[in-house]
Amino acid sequence: MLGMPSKSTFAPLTNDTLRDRTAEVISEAIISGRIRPGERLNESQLARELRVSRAPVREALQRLQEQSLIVNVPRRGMFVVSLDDEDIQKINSLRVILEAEALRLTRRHLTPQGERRLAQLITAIESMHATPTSQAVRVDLEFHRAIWLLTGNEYLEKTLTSLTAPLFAHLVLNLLRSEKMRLVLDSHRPLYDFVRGRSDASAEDVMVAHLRVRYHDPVRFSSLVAPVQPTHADTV
Amino acid sequence: MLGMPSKSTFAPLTNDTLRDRTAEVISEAIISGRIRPGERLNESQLARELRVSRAPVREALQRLQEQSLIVNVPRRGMFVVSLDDEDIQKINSLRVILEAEALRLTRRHLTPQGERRLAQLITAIESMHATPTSQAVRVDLEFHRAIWLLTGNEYLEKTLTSLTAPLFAHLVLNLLRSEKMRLVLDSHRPLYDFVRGRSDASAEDVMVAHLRVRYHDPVRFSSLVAPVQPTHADTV
DNA sequence: TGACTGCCTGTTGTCGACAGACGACAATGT
DNA sequence: ACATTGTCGTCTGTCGACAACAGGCAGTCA
Repeated sequence: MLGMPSKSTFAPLTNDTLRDRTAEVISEAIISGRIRPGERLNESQLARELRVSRAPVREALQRLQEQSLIVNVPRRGMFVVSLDDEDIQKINSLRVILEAEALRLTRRHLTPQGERRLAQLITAIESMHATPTSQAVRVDLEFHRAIWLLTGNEYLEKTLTSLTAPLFAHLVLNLLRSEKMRLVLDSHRPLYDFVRGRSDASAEDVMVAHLRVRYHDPVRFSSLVAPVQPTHADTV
Repeated sequence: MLGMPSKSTFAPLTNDTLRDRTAEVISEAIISGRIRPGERLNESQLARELRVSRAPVREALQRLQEQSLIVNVPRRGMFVVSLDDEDIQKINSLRVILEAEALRLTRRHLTPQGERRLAQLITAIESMHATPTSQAVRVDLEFHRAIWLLTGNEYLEKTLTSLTAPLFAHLVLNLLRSEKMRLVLDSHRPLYDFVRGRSDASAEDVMVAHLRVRYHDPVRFSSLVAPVQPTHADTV
C-alpha cells in the first residue's frame, strides 16, 4: 500500500468516449428544450456541430432512443419524442408509484450528508427568481435525482431517470409563465419535509400533490383512482 | 380509401434494420442463457457470426446496455451483466410494485380477448413437463409480458421489460432442478386468477407470493417491509 | 386539370479501414 | 527470484465512403 498514490493524487483524466459525451450533450439539449419535440435529428448535421463523425452520434442516438427521449422511424430518421396529454398521464401514474417508493426509502435511511445535500438544493430552488425556465427545470430535476440517488437502489434511480426524462423535456416548454413556475418550485418543500420525517401524509399523497401543481390529473391512468368505466364496448 | 390494399393483402415485408434484428438476437441469446453472465462480447466475432459488419452490432449493443443486459467498460468491451443477490433483491423490490400496478390495471379493463390470451398461456405453462429450462423461462416471460401489454400503458410495459430482462437471464441459469421449475411454473395461476377478479388478496401480496417461489426475499429492499435498522454508522 | 410515373437530391444504413488503448508476456536489471 | 519496463497482438473507438431508400418535383398522359 505504501508509495501507491492513494486516491485523488490525480484527477481521473476523463475516460469517457466520444459517444458518451455525445449522448450527454444531445440529451441535455433535448431536456433543456433547445431541440423541440417532433424535431428531426439530422445525423450529419449533429456530427458537424459536435466535430465528430456520424458513428458516435448514431451510437449515442441508440441510447437516447432506449431512454424514450427520441423515437426512430426506420430509414426516415430520429425524432425528438413528442408527448400528448395521455402519454404524460400514463408516465405520471407510474412516476407517482416509483417516486413514492423513493421517498420512503430515502426517509428510511437518510444520512446527515444526504439531508445537507437536499437542504442545499431546496435553498437553491426557493431562492430562484426570474430565472430562465430551462435553469429552473434543471434544478428541479437535480433535486429529484438527489432523492433517487439517496434511496441506495441504483435500479430505481435508473428507472426513474429514463421514465421521467421526456417529462422534463416537455416541462421546460410548457412552464413559461413565471407565476406558475413559482408554484412548481415551491412544491418541492413537502418532499423535503417528508424525507426528514416531518410529514404524516402518505408518500403517495405527497407525490400526487407535488405533481398536481404541474399536471392536471397525474393519476388518471393509475390504479390509485377508481376506474372510470369498464368498457369492453369494442370487444363485444 | 377505395382501391388501397387494406391491411394484410401482403405481408408487410420486414422494415427492420440489421441493428434491430441484431439487438433482438443478442438479447434473446442472453436471456436464454446461451451467453453467460460476465462473459465478454467480442464485436468482431458477433459480426462474423451474424454476417454483418461491426456497425449494426455496436449500435445494438448500445441499446442492450441501456436495457441493463450488458455493461460497458470503456476500451475494454461489453460484458453480459452479472447480478448478485443484492441486485436481484433491489430489482425485485421494484418489480413487485410495478407488477402489482400492472395486475390492477389489467384486471380493471380485461377484455375477452385478453382473457383468452392469458388462458392460452396458462394452459401452455401448466402442460409443460420436462421441457428445457430456457423454453420454460421464455413462456414465463411471455405470460408476464402479456399482462403488461394488457394494461394499456405502454410505458409500464417498457419499464418492466427493461427492468426485468436481466432477471430472466439470471433465472434460466439458476432454475435447473426441475422440481423447483414445476413450482415456478405453477405459481402463475394466482396471477391469472387475480386479473379475472377471482382473488381477494391485494395485488402486492399476489406478486410477492409469486416471486417468493423463485427468490428468497423479494421485498427486502422494499419499503413494504419494516426497516432493519436505521444505520448511519458510517456517517457519524 | 388531375393523377400517375420517373428522376433527383438528401439522408440513413452499412461497410471496411485505421489509429490508439489495453492486457499478456518477454526482456532486463537488481 | 522478483519487480519493472518494453514489446506485441488483439480489440475497441472512430472515421470516411458507398449503397439503398424516402420524399419532392417535374414531366407525361389521359
